[in-house]
Amino acid sequence: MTTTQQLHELPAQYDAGQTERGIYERWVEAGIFSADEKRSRRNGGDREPFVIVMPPPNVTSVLHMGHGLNNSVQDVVIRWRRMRGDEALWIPGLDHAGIATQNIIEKQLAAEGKSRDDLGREAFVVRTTEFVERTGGEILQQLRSIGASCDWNRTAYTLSPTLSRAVREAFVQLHERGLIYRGHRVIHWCPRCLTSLSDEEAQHGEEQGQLYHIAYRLADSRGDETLAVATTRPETMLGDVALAVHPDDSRYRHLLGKSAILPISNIRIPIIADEYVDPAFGTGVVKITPAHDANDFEVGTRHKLPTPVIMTPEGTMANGADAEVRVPPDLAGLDRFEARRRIVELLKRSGQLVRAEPHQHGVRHCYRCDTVVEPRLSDQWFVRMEPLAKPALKAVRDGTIRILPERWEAVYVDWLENIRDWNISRQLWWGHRVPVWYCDSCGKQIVSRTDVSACDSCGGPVRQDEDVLDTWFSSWLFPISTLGWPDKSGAALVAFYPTDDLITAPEILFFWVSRMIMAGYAFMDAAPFHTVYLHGTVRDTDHVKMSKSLGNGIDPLDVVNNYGADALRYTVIAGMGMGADLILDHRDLERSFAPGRNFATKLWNIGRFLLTNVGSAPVRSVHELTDKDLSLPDRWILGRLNSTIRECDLALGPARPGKGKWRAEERYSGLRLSEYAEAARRLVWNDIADWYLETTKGRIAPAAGGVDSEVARAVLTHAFDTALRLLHPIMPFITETLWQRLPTPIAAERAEFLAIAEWPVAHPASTEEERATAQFDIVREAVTALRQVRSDYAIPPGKSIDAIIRARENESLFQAHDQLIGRLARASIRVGGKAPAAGAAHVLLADGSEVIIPLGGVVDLTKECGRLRTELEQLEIQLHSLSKRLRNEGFTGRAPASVVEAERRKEEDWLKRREHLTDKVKALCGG
RNA sequence: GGGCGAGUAGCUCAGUUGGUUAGAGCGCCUGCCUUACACGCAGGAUGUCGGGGGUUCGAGUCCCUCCUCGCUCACCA
Repeated sequence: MTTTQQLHELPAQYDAGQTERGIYERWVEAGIFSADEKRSRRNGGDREPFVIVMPPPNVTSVLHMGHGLNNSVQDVVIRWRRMRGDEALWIPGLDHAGIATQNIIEKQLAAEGKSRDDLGREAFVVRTTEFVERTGGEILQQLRSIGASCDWNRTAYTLSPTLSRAVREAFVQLHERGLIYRGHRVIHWCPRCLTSLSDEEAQHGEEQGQLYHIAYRLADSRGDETLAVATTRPETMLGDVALAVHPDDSRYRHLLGKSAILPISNIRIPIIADEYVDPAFGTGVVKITPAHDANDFEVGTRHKLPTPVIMTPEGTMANGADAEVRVPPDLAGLDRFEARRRIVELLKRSGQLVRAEPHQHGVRHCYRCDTVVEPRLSDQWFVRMEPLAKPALKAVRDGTIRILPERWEAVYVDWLENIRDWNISRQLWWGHRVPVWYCDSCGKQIVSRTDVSACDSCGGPVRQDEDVLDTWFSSWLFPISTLGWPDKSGAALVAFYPTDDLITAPEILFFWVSRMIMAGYAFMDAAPFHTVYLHGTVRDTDHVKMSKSLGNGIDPLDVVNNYGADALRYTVIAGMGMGADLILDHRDLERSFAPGRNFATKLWNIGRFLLTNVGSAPVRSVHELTDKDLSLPDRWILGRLNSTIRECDLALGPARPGKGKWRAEERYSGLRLSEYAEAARRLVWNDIADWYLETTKGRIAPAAGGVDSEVARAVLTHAFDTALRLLHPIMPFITETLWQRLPTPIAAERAEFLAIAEWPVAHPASTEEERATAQFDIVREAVTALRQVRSDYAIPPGKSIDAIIRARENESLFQAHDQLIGRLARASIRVGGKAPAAGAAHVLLADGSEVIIPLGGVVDLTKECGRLRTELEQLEIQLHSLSKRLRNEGFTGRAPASVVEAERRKEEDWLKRREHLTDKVKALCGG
């Protein structure tokens, strides 16, 4: 392959789309994303497994920036471990997303003027399945386009037959262990989705409402004695079965055992005493509505009160099966909020509304449709959580599992300590059907792993429970079900469980993460992962969470198309402070993503320079080069590579706990992705491109030739090779493209792809390296000073600063220049030396070598070592006599104190100066 | 109401265990198409580190307090 052909492959203008195209397929075809069970050490192989299970995106719609961020982070980690030689496995997946998906299909149907009942359950499921196949396929395609290196052979879907088997197994096992039960109680109900919700799915909100004080007439009382009750939800009063006061409340003790008349319904209800009532709040009298309030239900149970239902599932007023007629005809059928207004009106008219005051109170909303949730009495399936929570709590407490950032551990612990039973049944059609069958003849209830067609006791016909399971009841099994559970001895589960990192957003810490940990212990007796990394949320410039419905979202595919997947990834990774939110401007993609694109362009152009100037013939290996061969810039950049590798390792690792559990000192380190990205960026841009590459220009030019030219080619190639490796996890496409074309040494063992090439290894920093760094820093300082003079005096690029100074064309320039150089090293550096190429800085070093950097003046350090040494010698002499004088009591005794003090200060200054000069001589003159 | 987090350059954010002159990217100003790159190069300006108090030789960093924003949990009707 000739140079021109290669250049032909690297057009002057970097085009992300064209560059990225095709690479992904080559990776997949080569099978490098596929993990092999046999290679896992746990299965007799020779590699450490490293496994990440993807938080499965909902199949409801295509990906948004949150997914872009989440999957970029996961891919960075998994690619890093793959390069480190682990058997890296990233399991991709999709979540059927029960309520969310059903809502979408229902909306589609509504647009067609139909309801789900018009279709019937079976047709509805068929239609939803078709929808899911479309969106699911699209999502997986999107993941590929951002470069996600998943093992696609293991793509999981929560509603697939294999995962459904795991769901049933889990349900049956927990039932057998007495951890799943049928409960009759007040749960959160969404009147729009027409299903029950778990506590987590009913989200808190604050609302400004009214606290209504209502007068209940006392029964059997002469006159119009009343009892005032405060409520925020007057519509529920029709379901009141009692009034409650605190047993110690002396104001009401005389009323205990008596009755009140429920307004509107005109029903007698008892006045009871219960500790639950807070005498200090409102009037100290609480209306008890057991069917429509969780607390009231408990009170009602304690007092064996009836539980009349006065609302339909849709949230309209209606008499339940209760014998008493509570909802009058003119209220029946009204929506709950309309009913509230009407009831308040009725009470006002009858004079029973004492007053209404503004009141801020908590209102729960459906997490899927934001409808105000209605507490509702019903029969649901529950998981008893306390026994499951115990090991999950212990795991975080004893360091088996760590959560990053650290502060979430307290949140996690708090939730588990106050865990409540989990309502897992949903009155939906889309999901895993509850694996319970009922026999209508003998009433038997059968919980079964396999479908049941007839009653096993009486042989009678059976019907399956109509409900489906909470979506999270399938996703909480993800780390085990995707690896083949319940087949505990299967190769995948043995090789890859437990997994390593779980990377997700804090929003689903309770929904998903905590429950996965519980499931891990419940079904595998081991934590599912050792690290939980909770990253920030993607927000817009007003710090509002990005969402499609708010119209402030960014489509990751737009970014990929306009800026490239690498730019997208770089942007989110570089912006990923530990646990910090990522702020992006949805109205100005340029502002958010240009830096990533620009960085990719920078890499591209370094690549072009390298291919043009180093050529395509393999360079010498840097390992063959001796110290004698290396110039100062070479030694410097090799040192920089080494320290950057160390920085990256330090920011990323450790990847796993040293001895099974996290030790305190390592527990909260690692996964500092923005630091890793910044270290790699600095190396490429500030070190390689800005300095090292410039120093090679004169050396590898066609005219140069010789050994030094070869050395420069070898070191530059090696430096860029290393940088590409370090950057590959963040920007896989462009680094792979460039790396494939590098003229790496012929002897070098070279992987087929950068994606599986070895991660660079740092060696301990040597004093040699530190010296090179110190020396080169001085060179840089000198060049910068010269540039500053050029800039301050507007010296045109083509003109040599040296010539101007010699000609004394500009006296003030001469002075300024002199001052600057002076500031660098007093008189130790002077302008001069051999005639420079126009616009280049020649820094002549003590050993006779020179560093040439474009855009500067001329600094000759060669002769300055002598001057430096002379100055140092003179200083030593002066210092010697000064110190002697200060130690002479004749002087200190007779001279005024102020003079002695001044001399002391002078000595201090000179000591510092000596130190400074000594360092400089060491750095410049080699000892 | 409880808990947690944040407030550092115009914007988005870094600032490890308190230690020379507080950093980066973007933006801004000046000059440059210097044969890898104008998606670039060189140079430059910009901070009462939210307010107040304290500890210390020394505080962006530790303590107290107040203010302003978030997030999260909560059965006070």
